[in-house]
Parts: sequence; C-alpha cells; structure tokens
Amino acid sequence: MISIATMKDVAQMAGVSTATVSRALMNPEKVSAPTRLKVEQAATSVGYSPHSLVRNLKRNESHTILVIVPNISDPFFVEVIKGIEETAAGHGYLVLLGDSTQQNQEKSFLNLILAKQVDGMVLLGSNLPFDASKDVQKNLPPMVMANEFASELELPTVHIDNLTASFNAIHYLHQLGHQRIACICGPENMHLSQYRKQGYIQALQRSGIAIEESYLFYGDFSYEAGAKGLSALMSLPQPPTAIFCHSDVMAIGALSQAKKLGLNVPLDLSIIGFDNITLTQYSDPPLTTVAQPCYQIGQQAMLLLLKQLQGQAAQIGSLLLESELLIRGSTAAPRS
Amino acid sequence: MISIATMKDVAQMAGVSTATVSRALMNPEKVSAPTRLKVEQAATSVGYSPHSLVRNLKRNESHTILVIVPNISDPFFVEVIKGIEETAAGHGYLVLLGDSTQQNQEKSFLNLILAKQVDGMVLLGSNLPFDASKDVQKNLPPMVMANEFASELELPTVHIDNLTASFNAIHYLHQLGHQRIACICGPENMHLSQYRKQGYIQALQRSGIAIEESYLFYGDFSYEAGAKGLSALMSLPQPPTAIFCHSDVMAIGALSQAKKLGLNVPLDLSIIGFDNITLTQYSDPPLTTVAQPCYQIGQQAMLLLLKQLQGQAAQIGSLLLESELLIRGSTAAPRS
DNA sequence: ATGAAAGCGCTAACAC
DNA sequence: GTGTTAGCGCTTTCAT
Repeated sequence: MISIATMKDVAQMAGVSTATVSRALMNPEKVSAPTRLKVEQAATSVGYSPHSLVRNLKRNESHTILVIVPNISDPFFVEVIKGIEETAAGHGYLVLLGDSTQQNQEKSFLNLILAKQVDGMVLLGSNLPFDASKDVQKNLPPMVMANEFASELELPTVHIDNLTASFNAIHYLHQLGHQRIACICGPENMHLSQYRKQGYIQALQRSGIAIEESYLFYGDFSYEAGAKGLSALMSLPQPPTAIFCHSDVMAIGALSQAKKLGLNVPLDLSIIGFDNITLTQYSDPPLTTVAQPCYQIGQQAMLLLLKQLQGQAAQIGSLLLESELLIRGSTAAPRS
Repeated sequence: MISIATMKDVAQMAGVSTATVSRALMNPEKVSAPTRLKVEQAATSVGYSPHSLVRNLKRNESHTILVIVPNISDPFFVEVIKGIEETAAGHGYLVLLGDSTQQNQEKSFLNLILAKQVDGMVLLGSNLPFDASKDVQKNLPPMVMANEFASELELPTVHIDNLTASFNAIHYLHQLGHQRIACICGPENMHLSQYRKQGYIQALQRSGIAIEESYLFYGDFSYEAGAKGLSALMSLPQPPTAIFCHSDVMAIGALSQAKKLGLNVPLDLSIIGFDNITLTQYSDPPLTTVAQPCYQIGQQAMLLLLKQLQGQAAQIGSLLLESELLIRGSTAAPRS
C-alpha cells in the first residue's frame, strides 16, 4: 500500500504550517481567503484526505454509532435498521451492527465503547451484551432504545402503544364474532410481549371472555415458532377460531402450518400478525396485521440520538408513534 | 464521562515504564516473569483496557472489515452476512455494513478506507460506491468478492456454479415434461444474472427448445418484481407452464401473484426459486429451489479475507461451493 | 530485560 | 491571521 498524503504534505505544498492547513480545512473562516485557496488547491493536488482515526482521537468522536439488534435475520429489524442507517448517513454517521445473540462479542463492544469508537448507541432489544445499568451510564456514550423497553435503564424510547394496538386487534376479532381467540406470543421475558399480551387479555376481559392459559403459546419470533404454536393450539380439545401473533414472521409460520393441516385461512381460522413487513402482502392470503411504522421507528430513534450527540439533554421516556390495524385477507368471521 | 485508565497509570502503579507495559501486554515473552506479573496485576487493578483507536493507529489495523451489500433487505444477503459476521467475530474482527444503494455514503466509505479504519472488505455486489479498479487496488485494503463477479477486478471470489445450477433446474423442469419454460431474471447488467440466464438458455437448447425472448423478464430481486414478472409472463399469448426465478424472493412474489390470478401452483404452473432462504419452507406450496450454501459463502469469503490479512497472497479466482436442487412442492408435471 | 525518547497525524492552546 | 509547540495513548527503535 502506497502511503497516503498527510497534512504535512499539504502544508509543505502550500507553504504554510500544518496548523493553518487544519484551520483552513476545519474552520475556513479563521483563515484569510488567499491562504484558504492555496491550502485547498494543495490539498486536492496531493489528494489529501484527513485521517479520521486521528481526528476522532483528537476530537473525541468517531461519527460511528452502534446498533444492538436482537436478530439481524428478522425482516422487521431490517426495516428499522434501514431507518436508522439512512438517517445516520444523512448526518454523516456510520452504523456498526451488533447482533446481540453473539456471545463472544461482549469484549469487542466494550472495547469499542471504551475506546470511544462509537459516539452513541441504538438498542433494539433489552438483552445487552454489556452492562448498561443506570450507575455506569455516565461512562457510556448516549443511548436510545427503540421498539423494546428497559425501564430500569431510563432511556429515551421510541415505540408504538403495543397494548392498545393489541387490544384493537383482538377487539376486531371479537367484532367478527370470534370467541375462542388464541395468542402466539413473543418470549415471556420481553417487555414487548408483556404489553402485547396485556392488550390481548384486556380486550378479552372487556368482551367478557375468560382467559384460557392454554391459548397462550410462547415463541421466539421465528417462522418455526409460529408453525409449532399453531400445531399446539389446533390440537387443543377446543381449538381456537382465531390466532393473534406477536410478529408477522410467526404469523407466516402459523399460516403455513395451518395450510399443511388442511385448514382454510380465514374460513376455518383467522390469523393476525404484527409489524407489517413487506412479505405480508405476498402471503396467501395476504396477512391482516398490526402495522408498525418500522422505518420511522428507526429514523426517530436515530434523530433522538443525534440530538443527544449535539449536546441536548436526553428526553427520558417514550416517543410514541402511531400504529394501525391493517385488514387484509387472513381474517374473517368464524364458521357458525 | 469519567476518564479511562491509561497505560501511564499502569506503568506508575507497576513502577515500570510505559514501554515495558506495552511489551508485557503485547509480547509477554520479551519481559521477565516477575515484571510481567507486576504489570498484569497493575493492569487489572486499575481496570486498564487498551485504547484501540490509538493501537490501530500505531499498528495500522482496525480489526474492522467493511461489507458492501447491494440490499440489506434481501433475506439471502442476511444469511451471507451472518456467515461473514460470525466468522469475523470468531477472529476478533468487527463488521461494518455498507448498503451500496445509498448514494451519499461514497465519501464516508472512502474516508474509512483511506483512513485505514477498515482492514479489508467483502464485496457482495459489483456495484461499488467507490473506484476499486485494478490500478488503484494497491492503495486499497484487501478485498474478496462473494456471490457476484467482477472479473475486471481480479479478486478472490466465493460462489457456486450458477450456470450449472440453473442448467440443472431447467433440465429438471424439462424432465417433468415442461416445454414452455420462462425465466424471471435478475438485473440484466449483473454477471450473476447472466450466468443463470446462460444455464437456462443452454438447458433449453440441449433439449431442442427454441429461446423465446418474451419468456425473459428482468426484475430487481424484489417480491414486487416477481409479482410483476408473473403477470407479464402469464398474459402472453402462449403463457409458460413453468417459471424459473433468479431468487427466492422473486419466486415468492411470483407465487403470490399466480394465486391472485387463480392459478394452482404447481398444477397450472411450476415455479422454481434460487437461494433457499428460510422462508421457502413456509410458502404454500413450499418452494422448489436451487439451494445455495448462503452461510458458507459468507464464511468462506471471510476466511479468504482473513488469510490475506494475515499476509498470505490473494488467490485470485474462484472458490466454488456446492449447490443443489431442492425439490419441494412448487413444481410438478404440466397439465396435458 | 528495561527505560528514554521519538513519533504516528492531527488539533488546540498560546504566542506573535 | 498565522506559526510554534505541546500533546492524544500507544508502539518501537535505540540505548543501556
């Protein structure tokens, strides 16, 4: 590798000191017009480009943010990440992705953070690969949370009203005439799942329907979990006539399995998903789902982080975005 | 932010010079056992952790690699990226993802590269956000290509035999009795698409079937492109009885559209995909597809890159992985 | 085996 | 407005 032009080269070429080069390039107004011109020309002529490692070191910023994502294979997160990344890029920031399922990365992340190679973090899950508890946050770069919750961390958080969204989905199923409504939940220890489950429970109670423990299946947001959940639920003595899933991916898995069992969706069974990933438009039938503004969740989270990076105080608490029940083909009135 | 323990602190604590600390930590064998012990204890006691920015600066390495990915929304790439990322992590490297569709990132990437903030790159597409032509490669960090091709770059490349894989898929359709076989291709300017198209053409020619230009539809690997392609092809005067798609995502889009048109897959129409993403097991019917070892493609590409980073010469040319036609439910003999 | 010191490329006082 | 200089935290000669 041929060595890259350095500031000294530019300084020599322009017949000024490196300090002047630095100023001319960073704070043009602090330098006379003719000098600025000389420097700029010299810079282009030698093909100078600042060494960001060093610059970061001096200025204590890296213009890189770290996104902790629970599962990069999940299409939902991919949409959110897009929102983060494009917003970040628009403001000159780069995005490092960290899959929080990978164990041996803890040290890497910590090193990045300690070495100030990341200016901030967006957390898409609460299962972090490092300790971020309240009392060590002073030593950590700014963080925001999106989609999931971690109240003990007292972070600015971007999300939808999961409880109400779920409530509305179940309410809609009940309106259609369903009485036996099951739920394929996310992991029991996720706050997200708890809110969605609460919405489900409250809607049933409001409708005077008793909660059946056996109607609650817990999955991990995978296709496979959805398929397994469906099998389990449909082999119950009193199988449900409708299933509410905590994610589209699980709903697609459930839909697939329903068909394998010879069920007609929505005539024999209604299925509702959550997220509104692109794929839901291409399933058969197209999936009724609780639409989250995935891209915006990422975008708003990044904007919140940018504010902090610009020195504004963190707004601890919720930034609520709108969700909407999108009625498509996977739901209908139950057979009478 | 509280300041982090530095090497000087350790040196003071251990009563040695910073040079000795550096050696004790980096080249333990160059230091006497008692000194090493003292230093190690001092390091733990002050909670020392090396500042990687500075270390990178000195050693001219960042332990970060950049992956250029054409479209991070594509589940196929996600699988490949997983292979890259886990392999990288296993060797102490971090992965920066660069979506090559984003325009304004060119400068960022170049800066990263010039500033040696990335030690190497894995290219998942040939449409690069910077100039990587042969004559500037001396100034660039090592690169490997995976999945796609760019012969003019003369890079080590990990891929499957796309031509033969396609050939076999078409051959299988012909064996089933299909005569009117269409193709939903990837973008015409991608080498990948050309190989797959060549396999399609050669298989038809071998079977004595004339090539119909109108049977070639070009998409962009999206669900939507698949759906549009299907509509276009099926509204031809002589619609095909089988369609070979250059990706699973397009195949799922096509499948969806076929059903919307009231077609029975596979009885009215056979569909074959390419990649074998997880989703193909959960479509209805499950998708017959050309299975690529996505994860391994990423893994092998990263291993190739690691070799170069360890100083071994690049093996320009192909590392060929195996593919396999996976017969599932979306293909059958045509109606007679 | 260890220390002193130079320097990586750049920025930020501090002078002039 | 511009140059001089002192570092940033670490590695690496070069002495000892």
